Amino acid sequence: MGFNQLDPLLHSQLRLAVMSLLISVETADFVYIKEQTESTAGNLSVQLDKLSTAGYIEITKQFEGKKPKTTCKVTQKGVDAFDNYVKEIQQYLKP
Amino acid sequence: MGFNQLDPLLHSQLRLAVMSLLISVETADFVYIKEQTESTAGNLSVQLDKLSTAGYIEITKQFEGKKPKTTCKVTQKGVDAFDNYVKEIQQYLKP
DNA sequence: GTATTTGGTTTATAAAATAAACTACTTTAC
DNA sequence: GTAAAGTAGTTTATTTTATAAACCAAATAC
Repeated sequence: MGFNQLDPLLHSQLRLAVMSLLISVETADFVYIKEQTESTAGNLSVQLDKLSTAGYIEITKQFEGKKPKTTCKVTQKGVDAFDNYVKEIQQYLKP
Repeated sequence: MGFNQLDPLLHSQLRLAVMSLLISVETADFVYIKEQTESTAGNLSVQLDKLSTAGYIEITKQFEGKKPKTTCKVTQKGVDAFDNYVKEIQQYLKP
């Protein structure tokens, strides 16, 4: 047994939800992620930044007509980290 | 879909490890838990207190000969909370 | 005796998460 | 046209958590 270290970047409710969502939909914009995760804009902005800094997601900012549009996409590194996190936490869940 | 709230008391690496361990072994003392979870005594002391305050575990302090011995045992409430946590987080893991 | 180890607790510090406030526009209502 | 409200976020401040460091009391080793 022995509990291995859970990736602290993923062991956060909102960031995990974002990753889970992005893995299932490939790309999603800020507003959609905010709705699906029921988060506040401020919190989401901060957490997306962290995921982006870690290289787990890629953020693109463009203008859709006259409105800004922030689109997020999970990277291969993000997918790998997520897969690994799932394996790690499974150890905790079924002892 | 929709991500439901993860019990914040369990969504903590050390507290989750403690609960996972206690569920598998029924009762365990401080030193054993500390070894198995590879935690520091200070951190463990604090987290056991939180689990106890929440009613997820029961802590008994006796003397074993001349040394103090802190024994922990999971409660039914703790088992239920853990089961619920597992269900909740599974939603995040397989999207 | 004093130095170290055991079994912890308490307090202080660092890191996270969350909330509140703010920016920079755009749209709608008057 | 301009004031009010809405959209799409970011930045800063506050609260909560986690972790580390310091401490305490008793026992054992030297």
